[in-house]
Amino acid sequence: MGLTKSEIFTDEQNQLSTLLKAIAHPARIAILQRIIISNTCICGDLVGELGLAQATISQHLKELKTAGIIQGTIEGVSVCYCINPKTWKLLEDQLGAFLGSYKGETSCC
Amino acid sequence: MGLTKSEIFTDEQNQLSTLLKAIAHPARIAILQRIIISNTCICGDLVGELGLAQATISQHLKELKTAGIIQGTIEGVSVCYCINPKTWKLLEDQLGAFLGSYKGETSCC
DNA sequence: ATAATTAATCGTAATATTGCAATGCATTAT
DNA sequence: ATAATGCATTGCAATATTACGATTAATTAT
Repeated sequence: MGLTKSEIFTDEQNQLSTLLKAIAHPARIAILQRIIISNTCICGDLVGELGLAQATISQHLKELKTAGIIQGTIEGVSVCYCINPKTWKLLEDQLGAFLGSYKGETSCC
Repeated sequence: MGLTKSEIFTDEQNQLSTLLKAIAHPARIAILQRIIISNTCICGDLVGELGLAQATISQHLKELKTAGIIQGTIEGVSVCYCINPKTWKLLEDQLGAFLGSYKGETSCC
């Protein structure tokens, strides 16, 4: 097995879990934080700053791009990445609804 | 390898990614939603409602418990699970800070 | 005491993820 | 044209995840 049975869940559950999985890695969180701070895009800077090999960074960037969380455009010889505002908002909304649905007044156990 | 190099990231980055990973699965999202709806705790109900085997559900519950997101107490022959308010709040705060740090005014690419 | 019920755990198979060296592919500089 | 630079892709090894049948452990009912 090792294969998630996504067909038994709702589209919303699958979509949210996909987005969450994309950001559920310290390297990808670090990458996103770095992109957000220097709002102006970056790329190979990450390789120098995080302690990971270039191939590894590139792979993490690809995952974030595939999930639609970031977008990249070729800028001469380097590539410029930035947040995809649409997906970011979607994540905020979906996650806000999910987390906000719990009102922790009455804990039972 | 297949082993995350967590030593090169901050505690906050590691903690947030651990929490996110715990909820980044459609089954675990479904479980949490079910727990939240029937605020009163459940357990084996999940096995009937989600289309997963008992062993699988139990494993997902264990992961959520290990991450501190839910807590369970033995209630006679069955086990009662509910949200751990403390961790839930921590997740909301950490995630809110992270997602909120992006102000999507100026997209660059 | 025995049976039934509930859930955790073990063992196993299939698949996914993480990380990197090596290589390939553009684009810019010489 | 050639070299250099920046990134993506490929191939590979190690580890993690997902799922489930079978078993076990504990509690309740008979």
